[in-house]
Amino acid sequence: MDNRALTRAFRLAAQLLELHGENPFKIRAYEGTASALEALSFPVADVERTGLPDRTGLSKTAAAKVAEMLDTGSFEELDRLLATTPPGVVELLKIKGIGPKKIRSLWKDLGIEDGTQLRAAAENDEVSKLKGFGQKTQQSILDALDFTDQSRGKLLYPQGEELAHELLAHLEAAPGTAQAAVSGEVRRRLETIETVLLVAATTDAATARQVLNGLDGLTADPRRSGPFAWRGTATASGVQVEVRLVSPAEFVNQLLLTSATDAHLNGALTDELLPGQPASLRQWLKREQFATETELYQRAGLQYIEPELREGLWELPLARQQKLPQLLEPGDLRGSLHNHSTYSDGTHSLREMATFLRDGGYEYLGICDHSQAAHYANGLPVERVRQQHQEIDQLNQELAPFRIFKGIESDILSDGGLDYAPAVLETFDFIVASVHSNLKMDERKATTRVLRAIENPYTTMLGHPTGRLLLRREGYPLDHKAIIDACAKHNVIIEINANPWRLDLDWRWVHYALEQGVQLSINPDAHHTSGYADMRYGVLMGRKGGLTKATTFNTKSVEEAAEYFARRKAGIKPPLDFQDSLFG
DNA sequence: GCCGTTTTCGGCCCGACTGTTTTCAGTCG
Repeated sequence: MDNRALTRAFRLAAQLLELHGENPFKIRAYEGTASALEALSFPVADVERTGLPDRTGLSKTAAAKVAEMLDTGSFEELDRLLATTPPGVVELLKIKGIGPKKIRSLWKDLGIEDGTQLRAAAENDEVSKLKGFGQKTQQSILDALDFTDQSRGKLLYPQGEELAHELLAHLEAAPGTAQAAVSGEVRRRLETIETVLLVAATTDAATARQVLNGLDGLTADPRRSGPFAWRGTATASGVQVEVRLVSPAEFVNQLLLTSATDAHLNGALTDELLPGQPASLRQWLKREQFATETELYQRAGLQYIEPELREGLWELPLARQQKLPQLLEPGDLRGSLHNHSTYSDGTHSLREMATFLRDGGYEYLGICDHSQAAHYANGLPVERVRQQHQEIDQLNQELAPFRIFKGIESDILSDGGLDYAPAVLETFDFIVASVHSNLKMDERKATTRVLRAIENPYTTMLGHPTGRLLLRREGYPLDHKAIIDACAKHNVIIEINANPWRLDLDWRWVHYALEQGVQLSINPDAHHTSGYADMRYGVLMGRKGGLTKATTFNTKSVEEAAEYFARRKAGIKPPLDFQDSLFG
């Protein structure tokens, strides 16, 4: 059991205590335990049980519960709370916008025990009549229920990829399998996965089906399955699973058919067709069996198209002209910008964050702790900014040629302003501007707000443009075109936040951003040394939009990045002019 | 529940925002 699972258990216990109306200070104690576990930079499971209180700083009783969790997967108090709460009510805790107190009221006053009953009550206008509720709360509950319904049975990309590879290993081991591959949405690298799809070439489809039927964690759906396709769901997540079973000769064709959208398969191949010439990739696939994917594209007169580009958006015309970009590779990245340390809400110290990245072969770290308005995330008052800069100067001497750039993730305030006075802003090498508060603006307001931040000469980079949390929270609505155009005009880099929950800028806008000449940066937003690995997901999303080494900011060498930051800073006009125009 | 101690119980606590109120509770990051 890892620290995250432990943290989740104690946070759940705290929420359940609140749901049951127990002592607020007891609740706070459990939350404190959760936060303490979250902040630990080593795996608690590795610690000797007797040394737990000393190593973790937890009280004896909390440490005992942690030990119980590690040994049994739960602890008595949590079991008791779960036993006395209907499972459907526990589920309601996941809904954004209502917390334990409101759920308690729905449960105790209206007898609501799950999401279905909650929806019915809201639709019958019963919820708005409860004390402390009103029309707006009722509507936001309905909206949130809609969002959870849409998210049900979907996985984030990394979870989908993991499941796909587990299944792949089972299929490859099955007798009769000649070849198997992950296809579908996972192969196309979609940010969320509805169906995990694999293709297996087998001489013994019956055995392959038996293997799948016998797998723990899968529920077969015989009604939707047939001789050439096994269909079902992953029991835990409810995500759809589909395995196409084909003869070895059909393998490549099936892989091609399942790893592209209809738009890609049906798109026109030429402007003028010769008689009898296939008009689309699908027609080629109907006519011939291919031994490799490259062969199909060659026969169709196209440059080879990587699976992640097979969306039917802009890749076919470019492939016709042999002008597809050489896509970014993870190995092209030479530094990592936008990361957190213990100065704000990160788990690892500045030194740990730096040396880990250096030892991983990177040339530079951009540290961007939260700015002062982000109290919840321990944002940095001016004094702590100065402290951090001193430490960075020391570390830079010690760790050279590795370099730490002085960054900040400045909150974009409600009026679009940045979170420090110009005199402070100018002490940073670069500034990532992100929205973290007041997320419910309409599109016009939200866009104006972000535009102001982009126009601010101190803004080097726009952080997670929409604030979305995939499968959890819609981003605020934004006029992407206006935002990207402004970034082009004001020479602001846009981040592809590589955290699997965010993947924001959305890959669908990457191509447009590149057309406008905007540079993108693959930023992990790491709060822990393990977070750097997320950069891979950012690379995958960038590739979907046609991102290349040349158009990615953090493929620059440390010297190039330093020079860019310096040059950009030198171009900033005197701060007073700007203040006048912003607030005048 | 936890901490700290003038040792056995009193105090513990982020601030902004929203939607509900008519002075504040709940939620969020």
